[in-house]
Amino acid sequence: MSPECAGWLRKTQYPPLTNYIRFYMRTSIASIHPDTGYAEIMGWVHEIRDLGGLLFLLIRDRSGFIQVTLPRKKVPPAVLVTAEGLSRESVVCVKGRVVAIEKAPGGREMIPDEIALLNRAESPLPLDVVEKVPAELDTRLDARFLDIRKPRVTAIFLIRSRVMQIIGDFFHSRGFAYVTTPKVVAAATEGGTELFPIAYFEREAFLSQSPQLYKQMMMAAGFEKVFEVGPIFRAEEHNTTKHLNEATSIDVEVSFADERHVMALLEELIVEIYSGVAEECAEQLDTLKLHNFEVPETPFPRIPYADAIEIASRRTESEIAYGEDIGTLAEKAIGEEMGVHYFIIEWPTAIKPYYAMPFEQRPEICRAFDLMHPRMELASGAQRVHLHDTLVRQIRAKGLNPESFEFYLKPFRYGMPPHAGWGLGMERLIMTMLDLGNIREAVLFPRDRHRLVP
RNA sequence: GCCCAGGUGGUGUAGCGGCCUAUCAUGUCGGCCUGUCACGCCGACGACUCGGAUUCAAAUUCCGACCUGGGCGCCA
Repeated sequence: MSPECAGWLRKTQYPPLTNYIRFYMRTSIASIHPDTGYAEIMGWVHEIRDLGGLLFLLIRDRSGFIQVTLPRKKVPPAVLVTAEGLSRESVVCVKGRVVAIEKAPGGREMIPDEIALLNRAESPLPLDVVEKVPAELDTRLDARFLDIRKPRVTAIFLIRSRVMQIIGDFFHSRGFAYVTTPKVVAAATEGGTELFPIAYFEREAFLSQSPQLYKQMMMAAGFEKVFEVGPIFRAEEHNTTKHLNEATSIDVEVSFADERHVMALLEELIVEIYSGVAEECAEQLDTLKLHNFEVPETPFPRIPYADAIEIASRRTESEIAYGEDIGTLAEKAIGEEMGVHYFIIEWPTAIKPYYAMPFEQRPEICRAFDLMHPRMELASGAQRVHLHDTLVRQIRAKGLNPESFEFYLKPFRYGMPPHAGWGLGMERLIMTMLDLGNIREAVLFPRDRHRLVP
């Protein structure tokens, strides 16, 4: 064992700073090439193949795999003893010579001088990281930390991380301010959806279902362009592959803009995300076997609600009345017809929230829109009502009491600019982009109707 | 919330009244093997969600509970 390994193996003391840096500066497995010469790697034992005279260890870190080969007669006895005692998924440090060899994965392998067992993994494992036997989602989520070690799952979250970065860059480069708004709130923002009640000292409070009211308040605050990426909580008891009780919402609000402006912004963002992922996450897309990853083309088709239900009625062979919400089956039918991302526009005012701005000439429809992927809804937005009295009228029209919205209404009396915005579901975006079958695949630790742990 | 389908070794499954001291794969342990890459071969280990009922006999049928998956509803 090298002094470095020995140093930080002693759990009771921190290693000297130089070794600490060395730890983080270790050679990542993916960066090891046939001509690397000598390397020190840290990782997990992915597989062990014992051929008798030859022992192969497949070592994995987040970046990839390398084969460590031990010719039994040639390696130091101490190294052999350590290698023979390893269990799958144990954490090891391996130092050794890098050899170019055609037969090995990646055209190189390591012949070890030293192997240090940093932490032994118990067996049996609750989950097969190698995936010789597939595990059900429920089993996988119970042992999520192991599940995430699978290259396929790692790839999803490395892409998600990159998408977060792309979103930040996109908005900052366009003059948006990144805001964070409270997730503990006093009341429902818009009624309708179920809220999670929590105890807030001696009062009752709720987990926020949407930053809607706060980002509008930032328009009143003169911020003009804001975005937020944050959690939203919905207490609905749904049980589907596309709903979560805790989700991540990408929220945007822009002053002096109407719905057309923010729709253009939204489709631009979608394209930026797809093309960024295509360019910068080629390796992860390859791991996910997404060889035909396509960047959507703009502009996305815009179809009025009236046309959408007509398509749905025709394709599902069942009459959908004007003014009905678009159900799951209708949504699928329209998606099949469209085949690409599209917007549904000109929604009936009656089925959109009170803050959606009705058209002046035809107040029965409003300036709201949904962004759809062929599989499901991704985002919804609108030009908002910025006029106090219209807003009060619309709140009443929904059967709600304006008095209970006083904290929301107040900013509208002191110079609220016209504005528009939208909210985009991060998990649905990832799910549809990466063709995942279940939205839980797009969250590290999903919260659904039944799952609160881990 | 409604409807449907399920709960069998660590994991994924077969079996669906007696042929079950329960199949197969993977895993784990032991043995053999110098180029594996789903390594191979030999041997062993390891399971019927819980409670009640029917029956000579229950993994298998019935009832209840708990848990899970899926569809729908609901849902900016």
